[in-house]
Amino acid sequence: MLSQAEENYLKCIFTLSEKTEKLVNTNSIARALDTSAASVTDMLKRLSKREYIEYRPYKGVKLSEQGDVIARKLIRKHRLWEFFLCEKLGFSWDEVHDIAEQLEHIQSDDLVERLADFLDHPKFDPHGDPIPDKEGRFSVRKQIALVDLPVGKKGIIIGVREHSNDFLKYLNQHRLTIGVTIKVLEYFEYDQSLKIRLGSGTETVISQKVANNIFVKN
Amino acid sequence: MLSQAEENYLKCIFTLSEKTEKLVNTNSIARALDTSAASVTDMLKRLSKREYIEYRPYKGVKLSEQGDVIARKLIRKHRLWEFFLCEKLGFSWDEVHDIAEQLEHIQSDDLVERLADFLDHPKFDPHGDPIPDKEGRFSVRKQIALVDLPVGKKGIIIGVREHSNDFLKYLNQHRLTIGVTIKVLEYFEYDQSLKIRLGSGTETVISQKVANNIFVKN
DNA sequence: AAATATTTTTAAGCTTGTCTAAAAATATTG
DNA sequence: CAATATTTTTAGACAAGCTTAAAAATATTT
Repeated sequence: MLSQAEENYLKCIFTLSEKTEKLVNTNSIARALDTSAASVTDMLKRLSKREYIEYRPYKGVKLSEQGDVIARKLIRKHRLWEFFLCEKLGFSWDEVHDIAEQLEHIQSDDLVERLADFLDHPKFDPHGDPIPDKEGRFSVRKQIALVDLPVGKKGIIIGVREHSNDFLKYLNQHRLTIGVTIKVLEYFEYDQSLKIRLGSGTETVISQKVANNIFVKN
Repeated sequence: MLSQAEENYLKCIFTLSEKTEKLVNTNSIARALDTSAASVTDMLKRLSKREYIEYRPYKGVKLSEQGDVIARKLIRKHRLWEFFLCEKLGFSWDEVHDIAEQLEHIQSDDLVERLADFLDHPKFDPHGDPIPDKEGRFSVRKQIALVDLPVGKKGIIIGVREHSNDFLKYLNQHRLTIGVTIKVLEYFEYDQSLKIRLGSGTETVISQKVANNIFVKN
């Protein structure tokens, strides 16, 4: 059995290696988990001895097959709970992360599957991130950043790239939530900002930064 | 913030002092938490320093006002989650304890209240134990042990005295679950066993031990 | 009330997970 | 390619929570 700390390391390594494809280095883990590099090295040695990871000192680390399975389960649990919190308990998407971070450590395979049943096996969480199925497989779907949607075209918000609280709150305030239709009205060369119209008819201007962090489908 | 271990101690002291009314002693805590008396003393000193309990060495311990509030919250959370697991996810009452034991440590006041809302503020958990309200107050109701129900009388199962896995499984197997109507048909002086008829029409004989651990209302 | 038994506490030590400071390895740059 | 900078690891220390063994306090018996 893994401790919560150990589970957090595995999940962290999974998400970091998703982005880079290469070995994950000590410092990036330390940064992500807000801890010291020394603590990370310590933990990597322990996880390596128990064969959850493949660790090469000074080089970096990646998950073993065993570790990968565990990480995917954790992500499955996290995102299922997020879905539950939003859909059933009425939380907004910027409130659920910290609670799901705790709930993902609850140990019971039966619970996860019953929860998934209860929720009708959702494929995506409230942020539009895919929920791995029982076997750890992620759904994929065509999505483009809003910033790449041509002027005049319409799209529907289906996810976000950033998950920071500040960004999610910003989106909430501007009613830029999952499922909302957006039409790009104008592109301002000067600062790369976009004028958009929402399904509700509201028009706003959003910065390039924001547009880059929103995923839409046509 | 309290650790899970600290929370477990407070809950344990609460339930033990419920029964005895007097100071709770070290050994009984050790027995209940399946740990050593030395560990308990250790923890009592720490909890005392932080004023969650009133601890008199060699004499015993009781919860402070602060500790009492926390213990009641934990019990509230535990029983709400048990209710959720049975009512919404379809677990049977003998499967939920261990999972609820984990879920009770999730930290979020908002979550508890939303969960209670979602479940329609149940007053009793799947074992018939009262769920404290937001202010920590327990509902009380008239209940008698099945063993005290006179021959010829009917009662409805509303709770259990024992919570062991074995007992709950026994009850499940005999369809002796919450809400079931029971009529006492015969009392056998010899071994104090009871012949009963369930609402479904089934007739069985149950031991005195079992009858003593089932609560009914008339 | 003295002897014995039980309960509780203290002492010393272990693991987990963290920290800081220093040393070692690797990368970058002039 | 040697000097410098960065990254990583090692070393030593600490708190929490547990263990066992021994000492101290309290309870029970005779």
